[in-house]
Amino acid sequence: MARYNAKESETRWQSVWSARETFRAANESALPKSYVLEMFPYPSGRIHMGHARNYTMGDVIARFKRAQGFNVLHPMGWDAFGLPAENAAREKGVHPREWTYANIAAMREELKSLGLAIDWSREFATCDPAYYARQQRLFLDFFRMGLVYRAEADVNWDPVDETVLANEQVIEGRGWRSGALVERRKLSQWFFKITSFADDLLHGLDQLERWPEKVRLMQRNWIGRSEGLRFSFDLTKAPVPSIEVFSTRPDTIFGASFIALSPEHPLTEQLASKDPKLAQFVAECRTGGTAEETIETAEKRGYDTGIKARHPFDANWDLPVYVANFVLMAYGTGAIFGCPAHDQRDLDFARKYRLPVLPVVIPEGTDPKTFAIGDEAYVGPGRLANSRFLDGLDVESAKAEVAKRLEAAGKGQRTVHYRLRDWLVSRQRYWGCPIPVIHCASCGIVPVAVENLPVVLPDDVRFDQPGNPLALHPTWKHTSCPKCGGRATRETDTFDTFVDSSWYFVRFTDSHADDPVNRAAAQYWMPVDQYIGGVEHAVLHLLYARFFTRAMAKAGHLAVQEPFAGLFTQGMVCHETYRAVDGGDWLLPEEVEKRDGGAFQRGTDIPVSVGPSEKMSKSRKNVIAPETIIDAFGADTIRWFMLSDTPPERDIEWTQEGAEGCWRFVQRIYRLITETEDLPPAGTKMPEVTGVDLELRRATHRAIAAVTEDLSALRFNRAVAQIYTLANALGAAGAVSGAVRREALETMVLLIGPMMPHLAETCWEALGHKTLVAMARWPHADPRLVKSDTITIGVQVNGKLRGEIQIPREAEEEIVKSSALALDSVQRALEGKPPRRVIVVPGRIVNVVA
RNA sequence: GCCCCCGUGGCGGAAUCGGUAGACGCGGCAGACUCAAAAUCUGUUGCCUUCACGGGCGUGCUGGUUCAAGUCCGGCCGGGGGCACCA
Repeated sequence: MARYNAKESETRWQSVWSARETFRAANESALPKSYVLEMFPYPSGRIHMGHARNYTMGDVIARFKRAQGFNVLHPMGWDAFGLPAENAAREKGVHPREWTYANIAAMREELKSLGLAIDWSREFATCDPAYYARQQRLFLDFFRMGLVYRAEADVNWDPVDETVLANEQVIEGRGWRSGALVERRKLSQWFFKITSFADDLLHGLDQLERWPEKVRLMQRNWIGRSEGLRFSFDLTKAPVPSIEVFSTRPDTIFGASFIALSPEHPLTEQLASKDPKLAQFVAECRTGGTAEETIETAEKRGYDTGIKARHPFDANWDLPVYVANFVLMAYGTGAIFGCPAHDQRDLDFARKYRLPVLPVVIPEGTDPKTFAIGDEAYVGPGRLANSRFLDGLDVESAKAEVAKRLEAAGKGQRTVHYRLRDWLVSRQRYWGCPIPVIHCASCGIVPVAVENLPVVLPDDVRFDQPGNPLALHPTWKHTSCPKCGGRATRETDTFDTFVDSSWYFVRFTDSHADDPVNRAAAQYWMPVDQYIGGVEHAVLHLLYARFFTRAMAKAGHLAVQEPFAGLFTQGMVCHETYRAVDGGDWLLPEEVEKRDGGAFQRGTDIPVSVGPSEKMSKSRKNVIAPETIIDAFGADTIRWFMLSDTPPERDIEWTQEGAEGCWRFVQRIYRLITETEDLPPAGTKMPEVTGVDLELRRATHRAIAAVTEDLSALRFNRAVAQIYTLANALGAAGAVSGAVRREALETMVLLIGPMMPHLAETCWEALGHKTLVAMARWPHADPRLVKSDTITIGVQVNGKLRGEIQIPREAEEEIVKSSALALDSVQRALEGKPPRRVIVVPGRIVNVVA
């Protein structure tokens, strides 16, 4: 019996697709378009199982869409700037450029061996000068539009990677790449004004119906819109006349018992310059920084400045002004009024410094006289009390009343605040896109002239000393000012690599265009119809890309506001972990052998302790290289595994047994096709059929309908199950006519086409076709064959299943009722009593109520 | 602490609208083929009970709505994720 030779078949079809440019996408077509994209990879050198899963899913969609008659764009490129290249340069002495392009070459071959339906003619790497030159052009546009600025700010400094980070890149106080505790530093840095789109980015989420709700929620929380009132307190014994605060609870103004300033507040700094004790307090607050332990202990501390603030509604009511460690300069105005009864932090603070705690919002149905605050602030709804003109109002009305009065008095203004901060984009690293500006002593910051772009990275840099290699380069930064012609220096910071990935999907629409964007091509392809990637980018890449798209639209490059109409976030690939003994060294899966219900080190009797399934990682050694699976079983097996069993959004566990099962199915399909004798030639007309023929035809068309529906909804695991069901039906079918068997087999091949494309081509050829499955149209389900004429429905007595009946699909209710009641099991359950009621749900169930 | 999601056989999971729970796969068991093994094929596989027919139980726990609940509602328990002094 001939076995399917995956290796030979896969190499062969890959070269056929390549030679015929099967997957090359045209930028104009009479067909409807579909842009399918997976998040492009960082060229680490090797593809891992996560890549295999991600790109398989995208490939299935791309091939499915193509079969359904869409003009499909499915490109690939490389997110190629970034620190690993510099680290490799330091460790191995290889230039980041060489290292990166060698990795790209290796990974390209591995990706190609997966048989992806990609238009490789559009490939580029973000470190290609041709790409980053256009990015610099976009920067100049943004600069002109006022979307870029340079400012001194408290920023996150990663001491290991020796660069600053954006807020989104600090996870639990640590750098997203290095894992190092982030320090706060005051530095002059470049920012993109993402906050000017805050409201738009927030509201745009409502329209993204094909995004996971989870991601939209994470972005909503990250943008963090809150409505409140900004108003001022007059000060006495102070160097400034008043202090402005922001509050979302102005209704609690009569419960105020103190004012608190951030340690970084300008007034604090002014006071500290004359008050050494305060200066020391501020210094103590600063040392804590964002370090983990400080946040966890989170003790509220304050310093009484001696200044008094006058209550805005009572000239005789003075509040103490503190500097407090829990007030953030970066949010609101950097100053608050504290209302201990209705804010937990304020309450902790007030208890410590023995400040009054006066409840002013009383829960409905509670007596204001007996309502007291213990250790917990009351933050729920209720009616105002102890609040003069606000007494009796609900919280919302009271907020409005306070706002109205303070606005009328010219002391306050309703405002909206966002948690979102501007995107810090400068990095003190070499291997990134140079920021195209020049610093001139007399003209200040001057953008590089368009005709002088690109600002190209120098090749001759040294990595044998700490710091930014660009800044340390002896000559590169020296240039002349475009404005005055005098001596000037180049900016030595480069862009955050998230800038590179914020518009690559637009560049794919015409990756050879002279302008950053070929408007016509972008107009045709954008937005991406289906984007696929990891959920870890929910508030990083996916937020930045939404901002960039808006900024590019504003600059006239694009007509769309949202880059990704559909988003899918796939789960991770996991594997069991192995250790030599409990707590011992980690072992690679290939070092472990399973037999007799136990696990042992390969070739020995030394037992291995098996740990839980975790995300594949080098540190746990629980990795399987896709390459080894492709070598052993072929790409179709790994693809089939990635689509089977586990829903795509969940984590999938890689198992050897599962992979072998997939391989067996590949062989089974091949046998089903090649061991069938006496098939009529392709294109034979289907006769009218009955009996077993009709049953197989029904199974075939039910499979078409089900797989079509499941693939459309990205339910790959269910589509896989439907194909198994069809294979089972084919295997079980007895003496069916040749035409019927051919239809079933051809359908099977077309249905697996997007998932196991090489096997499909081989089978298609074996069935006598001269065409490619990759070019074939998706099969059409005949609705008359999808639904059968007779159906089986359950019969319940008092909600308990007692039997089932077979009835014509369109049977009259009375007939259904009587055949249900005629069942022995029903009569037994009724114990001779007449039924009180019989509920017939057509096509579903009969329930007899006794 | 706040917000969100998820709990179904030995395992991954299916059940789209409240209507026959466990499709499909993995694993297990039994058999066929074989000198034997691999491969392949067939049957079987939620739990308890029964010689059998059958009966009982069953979707984390608990209460409710309904003719009918894995699905809807309330309370709890467990797991995962996001944010974390955001005023």
